[in-house]
Amino acid sequence: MAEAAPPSASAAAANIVVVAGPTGSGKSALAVALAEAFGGSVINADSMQVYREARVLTARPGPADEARAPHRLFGVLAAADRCSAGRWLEMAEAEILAARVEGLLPVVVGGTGLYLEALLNGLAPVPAVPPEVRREAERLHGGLGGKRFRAMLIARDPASAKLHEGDRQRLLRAWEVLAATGTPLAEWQQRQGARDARARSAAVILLLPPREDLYPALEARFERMLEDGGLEEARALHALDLDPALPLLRAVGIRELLDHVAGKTGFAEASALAKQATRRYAKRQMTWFRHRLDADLRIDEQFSESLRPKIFSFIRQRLLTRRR
RNA sequence: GCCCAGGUAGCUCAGUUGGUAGAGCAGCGGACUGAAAAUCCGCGUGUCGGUGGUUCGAAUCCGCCCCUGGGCA
Repeated sequence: MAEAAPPSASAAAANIVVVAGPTGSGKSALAVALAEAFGGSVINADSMQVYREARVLTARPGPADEARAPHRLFGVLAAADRCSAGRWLEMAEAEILAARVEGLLPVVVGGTGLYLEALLNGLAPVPAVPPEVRREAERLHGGLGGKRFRAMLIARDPASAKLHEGDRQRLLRAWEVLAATGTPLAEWQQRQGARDARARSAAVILLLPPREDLYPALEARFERMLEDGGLEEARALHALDLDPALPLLRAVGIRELLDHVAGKTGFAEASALAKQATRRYAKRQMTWFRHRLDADLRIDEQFSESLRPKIFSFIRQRLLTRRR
């Protein structure tokens, strides 16, 4: 049956490459290699590497990498700033467009599943929620407690029954969207379907190394971060005296080191906690990618030079040929 | 060589007068639509050192053996 595929069903050849994988899987190295070889621009899809003040602790690519290919959306926001899936998506769309204008292949790389999903499948067109509505949500939640807050929310938005009473973050989001727009979040998501039918033609590569390789590598990487000035970076962040609720300050490793710098924990303890948090984070990423990311090429090992031929020929093919 | 004290989950250890085992930590599975490196939910994963014996029944009692730590030589 090598005929019958209706031509209308075939999507265009890939015009963007996505590299996903847990922290420490070598995706950054792969992304630079691809960008260098195919004339691309590396676009960051990592929610923490967007912040300027933590190059070491967020494992951001260094000058040597940046010399090999253009890097975009790395370190573009201040630590005091707050990124978000929506904000990132807007920036990423702009960078993808800019790359194309320059004739560069966009190579989007990152471990933030939500961002990649937003890029590949779109985001519900919810208008921005005013900060005072968010504050009102926090006030209400603080007064009622999770259980009653959830019950109150379900009365107005039955779909939010899927949220657990302890999941403050999602409860707040559901409430604020309803309060600010009068429309439940689930309904916004349904509207998206109609508006957002255009699927991106991306070639998605997923790196999924076995844990017995990944965990030791993560531990070694954390040690290297400390040698490379990670602790000093944490001290500098601490000196900025920022709101501890800011996204960057809650990042894996940073949170633990800040506790240490503030005198709340010993160094050895902070370091052990940071390593553990990193492992748990990698595990969560793998869960997301395994279940939610529709990869075109999945590699069950860390990126290394020996994988080049395999990955490169896959990309070469996907850049030229149409998808079924 | 002798005398003690131990050998139970990946680690540290509980385990009451015998009823095939449970905590902490580690770990594992999962969810996820603008804080996502976030937030949340769920799960003991075990030849109880080995081997004979006593018993209806042994992680628990007895014998022998092996291993570890300490002491005496």
